[in-house]
Amino acid sequence: MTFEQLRTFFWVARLGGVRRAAEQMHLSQPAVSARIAALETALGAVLFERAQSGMRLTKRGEKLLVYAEQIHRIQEDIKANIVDPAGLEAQLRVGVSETVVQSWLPEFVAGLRSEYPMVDVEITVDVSHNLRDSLLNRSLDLAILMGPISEFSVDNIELPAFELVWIRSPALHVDGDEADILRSTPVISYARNTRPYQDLKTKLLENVGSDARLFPSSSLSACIRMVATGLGVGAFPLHLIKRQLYNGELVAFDPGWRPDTLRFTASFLGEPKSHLAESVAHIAKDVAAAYME
Amino acid sequence: MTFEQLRTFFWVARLGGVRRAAEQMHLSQPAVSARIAALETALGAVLFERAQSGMRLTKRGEKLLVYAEQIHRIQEDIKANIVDPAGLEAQLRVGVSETVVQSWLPEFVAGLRSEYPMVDVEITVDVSHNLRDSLLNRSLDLAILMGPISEFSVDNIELPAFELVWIRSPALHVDGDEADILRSTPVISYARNTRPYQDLKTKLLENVGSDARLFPSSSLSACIRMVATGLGVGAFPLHLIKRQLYNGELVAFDPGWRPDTLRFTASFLGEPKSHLAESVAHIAKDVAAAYME
DNA sequence: AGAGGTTACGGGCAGCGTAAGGATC
DNA sequence: GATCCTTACGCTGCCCGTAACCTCT
Repeated sequence: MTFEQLRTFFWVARLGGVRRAAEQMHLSQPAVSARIAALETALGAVLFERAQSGMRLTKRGEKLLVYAEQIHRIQEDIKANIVDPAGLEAQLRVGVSETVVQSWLPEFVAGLRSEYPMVDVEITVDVSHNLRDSLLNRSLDLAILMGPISEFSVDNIELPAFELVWIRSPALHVDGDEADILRSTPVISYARNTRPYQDLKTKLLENVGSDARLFPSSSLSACIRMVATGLGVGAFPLHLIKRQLYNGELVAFDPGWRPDTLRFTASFLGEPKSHLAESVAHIAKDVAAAYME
Repeated sequence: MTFEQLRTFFWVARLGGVRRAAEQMHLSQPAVSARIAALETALGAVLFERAQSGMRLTKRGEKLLVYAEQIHRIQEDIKANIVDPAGLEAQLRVGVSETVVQSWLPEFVAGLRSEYPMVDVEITVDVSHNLRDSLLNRSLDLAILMGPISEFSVDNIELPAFELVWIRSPALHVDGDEADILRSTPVISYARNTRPYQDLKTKLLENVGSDARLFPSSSLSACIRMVATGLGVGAFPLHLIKRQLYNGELVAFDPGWRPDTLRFTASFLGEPKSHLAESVAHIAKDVAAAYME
């Protein structure tokens, strides 16, 4: 009898079939079958009735399920109370969206490396939508994105939000009302398949009308540089453009409205729970809070 | 983390050293070392302080020990409540003494085979002294012998006792008192390194004096046949010679005293507990009781 | 030197995935 | 035939034992 056999037994019992358990556990179906067979041999007892509709627990199986759950709980306790994430030679696949890359990512990685030197970190940058898919896909352990992810299986830690401000090149010629800039000048924005893009599009239509032109770009720093060179204007996180505002490369303006503040979360799967991911999510929160002052 | 790792951890903690745990678990010392190292890696935590005198638990180790014991208890519960010995393809090495061979062994084996058809049974015949050693040695799983075995690690199930009666050949010429037979005729007995031999020797010296001659033989059936042919007399279990008494091949006599009744037990190791051995011990008890009527 | 534990290395076996094989509706 | 689960089989990787090594008394 092994822990893996018991865990497999648990999923087959809960999902009522080898096939479904195999899918849940990311194993081939014969592998699950073999584990159950091995467990039944080890205990010398038949645990399931094989029906056409799947597997149904026998009386012995019902009793074993209780023990399997007890053992699972103790394992969780061990993971929570004994395991030291700092000592684990784990790998952690972190996905971040570009806003984070351009703001507190370096500090975050530094904090992560100093807290968990043994952990092998792999950073992926993508738009929030893809990060969400990857997380649910289990190809990421932690995603820092515009959240939260509304799935029962995901835990979300809220991070400090980014307030957006309208910026333009100081060289840009302005006639009369600042609100008219948006009519006369293209608006450079986040990539098309992002929440800020959609928000901006809606709000532009509402506040400016169909005259407004929207130029999305997948590179945030490219956006800002384009704004600085006068190719257009845009609304970007204040913290990312502080330097340029200070030294005059960019100037803020106010057309009378703003896109929504960008809300970020650090999100990770709750089942199976990764205490490492959870802890790193809190590092992200602390680092981000410090970055925002 | 595996059950084996936890069990190994438990023994190293309890015995305070890799070497002692390896001995207890019948493993090589590096194997135990490797299991502990693997567990520590899996948990990312140091569980032992390596001192010259052996291994001492760290704080984390102390906490883990509690969980390990809980898991061990649940495993025991599973073994007791779920495992079906009849379904186990186990092997069972049974040692029996010759008195049993000559009495209810066939019925016992038949009962065992019908109750546990999947179990691979191996029968060894030897004197009780050697059976005891083999059991403590773990080269037997169950021993049916003149017991009990007074070791804390052994469980003993008491079996029906064999009453001994004095027998002789009907052809043997008897002068006067039957008690004098023992003075004039050799006494044929169980083998030298057995309890009945020692008992008989003591009692003969006490009741008959140094004139008495004792001829031990390691074959019980040989003893009885020798008595039947008049080579000597002897005290043997009543149940083994009923047939010969009935058809006149042998006759009982009474010198006024008897050797001790032979007390048998079915004995097996309590740690690790084999529910199969325990259950088979009870089969032996039932079969023996039926044999004795 | 001796009693402790760890590292190195070759071999055997357990357990995986792919592919084919029943059974039952 | 569709939908289950099991069997067959080759392969990889883990884990054991032997042997050599390290460290402290």
